[in-house]
Amino acid sequence: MPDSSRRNESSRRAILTAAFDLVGEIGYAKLSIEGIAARAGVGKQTIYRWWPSKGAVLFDAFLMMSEGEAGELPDTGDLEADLKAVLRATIAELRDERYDLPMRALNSEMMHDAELARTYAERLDVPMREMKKARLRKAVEAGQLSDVDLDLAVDVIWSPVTVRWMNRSGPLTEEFADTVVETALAGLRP
Amino acid sequence: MPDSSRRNESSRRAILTAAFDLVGEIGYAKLSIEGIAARAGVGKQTIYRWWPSKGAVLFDAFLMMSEGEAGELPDTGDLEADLKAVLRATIAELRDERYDLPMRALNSEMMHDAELARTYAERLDVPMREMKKARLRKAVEAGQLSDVDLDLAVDVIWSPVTVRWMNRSGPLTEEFADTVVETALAGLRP
Amino acid sequence: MPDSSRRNESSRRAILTAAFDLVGEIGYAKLSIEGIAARAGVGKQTIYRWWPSKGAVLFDAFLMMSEGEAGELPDTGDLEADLKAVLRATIAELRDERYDLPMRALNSEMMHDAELARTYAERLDVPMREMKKARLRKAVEAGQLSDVDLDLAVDVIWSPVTVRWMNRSGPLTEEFADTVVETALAGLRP
Amino acid sequence: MPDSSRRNESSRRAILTAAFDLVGEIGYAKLSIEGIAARAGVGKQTIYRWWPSKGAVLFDAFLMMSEGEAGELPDTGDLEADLKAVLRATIAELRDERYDLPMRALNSEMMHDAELARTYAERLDVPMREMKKARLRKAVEAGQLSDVDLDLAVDVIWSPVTVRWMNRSGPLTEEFADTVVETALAGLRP
DNA sequence: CCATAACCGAGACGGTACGTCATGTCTTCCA
DNA sequence: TGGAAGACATGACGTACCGTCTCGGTTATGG
Repeated sequence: MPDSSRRNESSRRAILTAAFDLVGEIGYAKLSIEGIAARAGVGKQTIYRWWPSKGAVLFDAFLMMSEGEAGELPDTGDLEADLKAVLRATIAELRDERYDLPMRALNSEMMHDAELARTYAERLDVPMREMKKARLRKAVEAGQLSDVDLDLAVDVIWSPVTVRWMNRSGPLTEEFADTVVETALAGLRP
Repeated sequence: MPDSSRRNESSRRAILTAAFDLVGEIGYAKLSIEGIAARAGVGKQTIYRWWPSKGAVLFDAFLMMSEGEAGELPDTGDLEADLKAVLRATIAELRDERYDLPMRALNSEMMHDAELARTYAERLDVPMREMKKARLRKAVEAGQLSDVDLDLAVDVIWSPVTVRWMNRSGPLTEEFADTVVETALAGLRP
Repeated sequence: MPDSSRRNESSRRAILTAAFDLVGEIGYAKLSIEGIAARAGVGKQTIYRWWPSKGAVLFDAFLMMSEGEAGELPDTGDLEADLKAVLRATIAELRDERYDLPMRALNSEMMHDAELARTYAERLDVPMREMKKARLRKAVEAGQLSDVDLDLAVDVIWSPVTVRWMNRSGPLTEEFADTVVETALAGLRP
Repeated sequence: MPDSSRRNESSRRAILTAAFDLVGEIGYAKLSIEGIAARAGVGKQTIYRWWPSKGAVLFDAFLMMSEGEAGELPDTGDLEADLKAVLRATIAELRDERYDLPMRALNSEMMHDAELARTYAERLDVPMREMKKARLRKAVEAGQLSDVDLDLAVDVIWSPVTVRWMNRSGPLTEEFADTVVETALAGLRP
């Protein structure tokens, strides 16, 4: 097993940057370890030494890119407005090619790689979800939300956007974001 | 371009069956055109002649397998109970390895292949969605549902399960199905 | 197993020519299958499909180059003069870089590859040896040579040159050729 | 350049022993510097510091193994018998796998590495050849041998065995040794 | 009698080549 | 002519070594 204290940090960064950029440029299907190594000016073995799979490289690339990204969700006191703002921002990001392609690549890979999915959940999904739950918890305390399971609440609010993005099953508009929030909060019953 | 009237139907079926079975056995990553051809006892060219991509083969395999599957959703008059039954059935299917792996393969492929996603939407998603909307429309007519956009309603009810399946972000239990239906119908507000 | 009736003859020739030329240019140590394939404008698999080893390619390259080369050794009636002429010609060839390097490569490979050595013996050495023996046989019939085992006679006459070439254990001059022939014929005893 | 006074003798011996043993076990083709270093429990750099090439290591391994081996060839007064005994011993050694493989490796390497061949000639071949010439010289003095160039005599006597070993062009039997000696001494002419 | 310079083990690094596998195209031969 | 068979050029796979390099640690003088 490799001795990580001897690891060359600049190679690591070059690999992750190359991977992220290449996925955006040529797409996941054409992404190859050889391509990443060549672009990063690195031997293939240096990739194989430190990552078990292409997906793992991509995941670390994501981690690096989103490093120190978020802190917490906005809280203006108006829950509905805050959620709409966040969902609109998410949609804007998903419509940006620079994020869309790499995210599709990562999600696609997670689809068959359970281990990668687990790591993703732990390192990226859980922190994000905690932020979301924190905002909802404040709403519960303020009496603006019923005392449901917060994980479920997060699922109900964010899933429709995720699915529409993944499957391209409809247009990803800001109106969609707004209506989803309204419906999730109010429910479908009259 | 090939003349489909001369097409050998038994080769077509052998290819689709082989593709579906192989995805279940060895997973999508290791699935190859050569493997499908060998398993189907068919020349590679016969695959390349009739399908533009591996994803397209997989998709047709799906179509064949789900041929004449559904008609309509149950309607006992109790909307909540009916939706719970349907979602529980969906979950049961998603937990069955024989469906899980091929579905993951197809969804993963759709993630980067917009054309495939379009075809999927048209041939599989829209019909399914129409069934769901038909059931909801009856509920609206019965005054059990407010007069929201039915596509949105379908999204809100079915997306949480889809996302949890795709990302393995939590356990896919029947309780989850039930709670999602209850919450979607009632809303999050107190 | 490959079907040799479908074999592409022009690829075969390109590979053998490339192998022979490359060995002369860059030497055996730096000769690689990839290099041969690239130079020949051929896929690596096409080499691996038809030859079991680098040595086998080299050997076939030799066969092609020396195709239809010899018929028989000169016979002027003067055995000693004829043998000297043949050995001098051999030495001239061995001093020519274009033959020296590839021959060294082949001989070196034969050194550890018994199978290759067997093939070489059968296809190149035996025919050559038969030519030599034919000339010696005529000398025996003419009473110019004692009735020894002809294989042994060939060994005694040709080996000293071979060893000196292989091991560079001394200068490969025409004088050497002459003296070897004289000594072999006359013997070492006074 | 390295200071040989500080050289670690035990590492040197471990490397040479490992090299010699490995060549016997896995053959020259699969012999690697990494393998030698690992087997010897030594860093790769320690090999690169002291030897310019794999062949040089192998050569030193030979030197170490054959250290203090010979003194002189037997002299019973009967030249023919003595030469037969020596050649039979040589053949026995060449048929011993423990010597055959490493020797083939070394000879093969010398074939393309002129520098190595020069060193070999100087350090191993010349001493051996001197021993042989010394014995022949005594025979000349005793009037048992004509006054030919002794190097030539050595070539004529020993080369046939060497070539037959290298090229596997025939069986390496004791009869062969005997007949070669008889023929070389007596000559081919009736 | 320590300081300092070397050797040493270990092993990461940028590379090259390996031998295998799959791609998508093309050709041959059969029904 | 559609289809089974499979050779072909291409290119990525993951592995093995190459020869260089840097890292601590350990001798082993020489000031």
